[in-house]
Parts: sequence; C-alpha cells; structure tokens
Amino acid sequence: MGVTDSKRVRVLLPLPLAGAYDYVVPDDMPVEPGDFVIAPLGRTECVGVAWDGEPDHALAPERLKPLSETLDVPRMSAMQRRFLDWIASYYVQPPGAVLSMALPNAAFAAPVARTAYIAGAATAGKLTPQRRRVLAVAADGPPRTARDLADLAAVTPAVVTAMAKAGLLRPVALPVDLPFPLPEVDRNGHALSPDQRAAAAALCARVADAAFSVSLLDGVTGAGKTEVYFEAVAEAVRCGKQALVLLPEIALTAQWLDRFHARFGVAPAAWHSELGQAARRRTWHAVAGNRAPVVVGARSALLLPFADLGLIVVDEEHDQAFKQEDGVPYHARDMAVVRASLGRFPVVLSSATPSLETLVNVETGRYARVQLPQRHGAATLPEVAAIDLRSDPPPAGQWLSPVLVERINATLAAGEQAMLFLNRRGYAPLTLCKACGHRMQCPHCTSWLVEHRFQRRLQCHHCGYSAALPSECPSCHAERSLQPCGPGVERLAEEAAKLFPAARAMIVASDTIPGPAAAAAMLRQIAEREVDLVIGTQIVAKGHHFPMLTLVGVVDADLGLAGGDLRAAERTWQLLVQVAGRAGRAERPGRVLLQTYAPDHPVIAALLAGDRDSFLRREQAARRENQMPPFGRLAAIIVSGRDGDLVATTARALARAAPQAPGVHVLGPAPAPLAMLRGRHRHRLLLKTDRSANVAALLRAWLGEQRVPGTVRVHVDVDPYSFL
DNA sequence: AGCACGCCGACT
DNA sequence: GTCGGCGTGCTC
Repeated sequence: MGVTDSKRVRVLLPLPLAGAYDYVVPDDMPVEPGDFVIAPLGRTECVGVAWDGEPDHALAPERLKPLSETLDVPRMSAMQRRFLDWIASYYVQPPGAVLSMALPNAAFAAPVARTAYIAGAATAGKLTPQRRRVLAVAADGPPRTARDLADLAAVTPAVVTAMAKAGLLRPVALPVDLPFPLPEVDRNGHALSPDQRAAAAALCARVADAAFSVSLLDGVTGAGKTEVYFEAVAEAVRCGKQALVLLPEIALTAQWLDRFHARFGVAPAAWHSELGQAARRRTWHAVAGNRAPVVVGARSALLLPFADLGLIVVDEEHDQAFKQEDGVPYHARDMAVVRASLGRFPVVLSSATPSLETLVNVETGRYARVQLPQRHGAATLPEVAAIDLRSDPPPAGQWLSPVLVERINATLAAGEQAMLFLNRRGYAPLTLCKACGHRMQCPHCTSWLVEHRFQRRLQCHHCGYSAALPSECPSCHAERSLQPCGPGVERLAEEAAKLFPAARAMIVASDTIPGPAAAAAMLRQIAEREVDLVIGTQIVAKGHHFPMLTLVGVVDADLGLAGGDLRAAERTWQLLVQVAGRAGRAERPGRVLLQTYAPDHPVIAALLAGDRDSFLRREQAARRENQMPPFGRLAAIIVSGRDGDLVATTARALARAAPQAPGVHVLGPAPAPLAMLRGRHRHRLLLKTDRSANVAALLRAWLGEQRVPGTVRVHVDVDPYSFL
C-alpha cells in the first residue's frame, strides 16, 4: 500500500444491498467496527455501521467516497454485529436488510426539544380566572407542557403561551431521553404458590449461572407463568443485567403492564409498532446506553442494541406472530435462542401449549423443562365438551346450535359472562350472486372479498383492497341478488342480538381495535363486567384474564383444520386450548363447548379428553414419518411478478437447476395457493432436506447462480410457517 | 430506502 | 406537441 492510499473501512448500510460498502476514512476521524457513521450514498447520506471484514482493495480509489462523520452513540457490540450477520446468513437475506430492522429511523432523528413551564417570577397586576387556574396548577408539581397545563386548568393552550410571554410562567427545557427507572426487585409481589416458588427458583438459578441455557416454562393456562418468569427478570436485574420479554401481540398488553407494575413498582421500557418517534428514540438509546433494565416488546425488540443483555423470556413461545412474514422472514423465538447462545445467557420459553419444535428439544435434553401443573389459587381448568353439528345443527341460516344457545342463556341468567369464538373477521367470508353464481373476488389477489357490514364495504384481507358493496351483481347485473355466505364475527353478533336481546355484546377483532388505548379500554370493559357476551377472533385467545367469564363457545372448531398446512392440527389445537383457557380463571368453574362436524378428529378428541401428551406424540410421529420439521428442514422459494408466463418460466428454470444431493428434495414449482397477490403472479418451490443439511448454504449455491429477469422477484423463506 | 432514468396517456 | 405516471436500476 502506497503513502497515497487512504484508509478504507467497510460500512454496512441499512438497505437491501448485496453486502457492505467500502468508504474512505478521513484522517481526523478514527473509525472502528461498530461505530455508527454517516455515509454519503448517491446524492443523499445515510446512517450506517462500520462493519467487520476486509475492504475490497480491487475497487478503484476514485469510486470510494469519504465518510461524513461518526455519531456520538455507543458502539454496536461485536456480539450484536455477529448476531445480525448470523440472522442474514441463516435466512439467506442481505445483511443490510437485517441491519435496517435494528436501526429505526427514529433512533437518529433529531430529538424534539420539548418545553415545559413552571410558575414564573413576574406578578402581573390583573389575573383573569383562567390565568389564576393555570398558576394554581403550575404552583406545585413538576414542570408541565403547555398542553398538559392547559388541560389540567381547563383553558386553551393559547392562555398558557400568552402567560409565558408575559413572564407569568417560566419555560424550562424538558430533558430528552430520560433513563428508565430501576425495577424494585425486592418489592413484595403477590404471593406465589409453592409450585410457582419452585419454578421461579429453578429459573433464577439459571439466571445466576449466567451461562447459555434454554428452559421451557410449561404450565396450563391460568397457572401464573407470568409471575414466575417475573422472578427470573428480577434476578437478572439483581445481577446488573438487562432483561428482555418478548410478547406476540403488543397491542393488547395493558393487563401485562399492570401486572409488571404490581410486581416491580415501575413501568418497563416498551418496544412495539405503535410507539411514537420520541418514545422510539428514547428506548433505543436507553437500551444501547444500558439505561433500560427491562424491555418488553414485540419480536423486533430482539434486534435492539442491548448493552448487557442477561435474559430473554419468550412468552407464548408457540405463537406464530413471532415469525415475521414480510421483509426479512425470521422467527424471533428461534433467534432469541441464537442471541442467548452468542451472549452466553439463559432463555425462558413460556407457554401452556408449547410448540412441537420446543417439546422435541425438551425430549432430547437440549432444553430444560420447568413445570406448573395446576391453575393458580382456587381456579380449575374448564370442562370441555363437543356439540356434534351432525346431530344438533343450527337452524338454516344460523350458526349457533340450540344446545349452545341454551348454555349461553343459562350463563347469562346466572349473571356470568360468555364468549363466542370465531376466527373470521367481518360479516361473511364470501358473497355470491344467487342469480348467476358470480363470486365477489379481489381484483388483485386470488381471494374472496369479505363483507364488512358496519362499513358497508367488501374487503380483501390479503392486500387491503376495499370497495363499496354493489347494489347489483357486477357480472349479470341482477338487482339485490348478492348473498353473503358463511359467518364472520359481525354476522354472529347479528344472530346473537336476535337470540339474546338483553345481553350487552361486544365484537373484539383486530379491525375493531384502532389502537392500544382502545384495546385496553375494551379489555377493561370486559373485565369489569360491562359486557355480557364477547364475540371475538383469535385476538381474544391471547393471555387475557376475564374473571367473570365462565362459558366459551367455539363456533367452528374445524375451521383451522382444512388446508393441508403441516402445522394445521398443532395450530388449531394451540388456539383452541388458549381460547378454552379464558374460561373459569377465577373461583367460578368454566365450561367450553366446541361446535364440530368431526368430534372424532384427533385434535377435537384431544381437546375433549384434555390429553395433550397423546395428541402431541401422534403429531410428532407423523412429522417424523414425513421428515417434516423439526425432523427435517424446509425452505420456501416464492417466485413472483406481474407477467404470469415469465414467472412460471423462471420458476421452472430454478427447479431445473435445483441442488441434487442425498437427503435434499425440491418440490414444485406449483402455483401458490394465493396464486395472485397484489397483482403479482406467484409460484412456489419447496426445498426439503434432512435435519443435518445446511439449508442456507444449499440455497446460496443454488439461487446465487441463477439469472432472474428484472421484473421477477425470488423470495426465500427459511423455516416457513405460512404456505400461502 | 431515496432518487434518477425511461417509455406511454391527458392536457396547455 | 409536452407533463408526468410508476416501473426499473443504482447507490462504495
């Protein structure tokens, strides 16, 4: 290297580029791997991270640009860099795409200076009643923003700003990026049962070991698993480590936060999609600067730049929401285990219905099991019974069997709550013309449009397309011939309103919940008995505690079983156990009724018998037999584009170049079940290998060679959960 | 992700 | 005749 050569550094940019880019390091700007830098890119600039590895000296010097500056942010640890590289490599994704999930734009946005006011020195002669009220509010208490002051004093913000101008109020800058308070680990939480104490002790011992381990916290719904893993969190905090709790659905966690507050006296740092820019910035920097002892979040919280992480808890570990389907497809539960292994600390996986993957790892001794065999306190598990729809069908055009209607009436008469569960949003999943048979279909997708009667619209649940409900058939133009087919929760609510006119019903579905505040309000209304009948989709299955709920009616227990998805039985079983678990969580015993046409189906039979083990053994045997996960490995390759013929040709060309090795099979191509999505034709290939194969290496060798037309996209999904 | 370049419909 | 639609390709 000559004296004229400048120093080069590799910089990973948060973009889906093939790899890191090389930059010139200015002489007066020391840069080390992990440093956050601003790099010129095209005619703009972007935040990146100085990465590991050798710059490409074959690249002509005149093609390199100098870095603009380094940012005053704690360096990204070598561990975090290895972790992001690991994810990119395992899932066969561009490393920059993985980095982009760890670098939210908000983290580097300029902090918004917020001004607060306290009582000022000036004592103007004449005070209006409004101004007097503002001064009274400002007199004691912390500095407050103009808006808060105005709200508390019941005046408009204009009054406050005018007072500040007159010197009656003094502005003070609010500190940005406050640290999060330390949880009070030794505060008395609510009393643990002997079983809970034993389980907590086992988990705490793992935390104190400060070595890699995975423990399954396995306990029935309502056993008090949350309070048990809180003790592991407390232990991590005692050891001076950060703890992360991953939850599948952050939208509905007001109850979880209440429980956390009851145990620790403070709120944890939260990380989820509803967070505003300021909160996002604060949490990201607090996590990086070791000023956030406990973080609770959705799957993307796993990618936060923890300074000193010592424990991850994955609550409801079986939940498929941990698998990200769009962008970089990754499974947060699996990557939590990887993160813990790299960082040499324990993971706790918690569930009443553990995934088959996790149970197999327990059986082979890779994971430890900590059990909570009983419900907490006086609560008992609900009694589960089937309603055979072949012998007890609902009247034509209705969906509730007379047997279920009778039980709901009895429950309501006893002053208790009931829940109807149907995993279908909207009014009806299909609308057809009774004159010509035309079915209302999405113009961009291979899917039916779902009627949403409250909005008087038809909606595509795959692409978001929405159109007003037409008054005539678009095909034969017959008037008033369009007929809804099948039930959704809205239609169920209509039926319930006729059958139980006195009952206060509430629909709980993802599209009836505008945000976390509304979710919290709905849950509070249910918990406080302002609702008699809850009609919900899967969103009600998740972890909520409704003390007065004693009856759960599953309207269509067979719904998830069709379709031939490898996890259909497992998923249906998990969902229905979780729904059933909402019943009888306090003193009053619960009852669950499953409406089914197939009471002898293994899933239904297992639910009726409460026999988890024999169901899972059977399921496990079937997977082993077919070399399906976790006994074999899968990767899906989705080829998509606007030109259907070109997509098909490309998919066939990929299949012809498929790797040939013992234990490696490529299935397809075949049109995907969702053959068209957002106007793009889709073909699928499936790579299926035995357990020992290196799927990522096979995929890189195979797909790296292929030339694909620019208009065609090839999407790789390692360990797929969705087969659409 | 931005931001430019590049070919086909409704306007001054 | 252009203005501009977004589809496609590039950024060290």
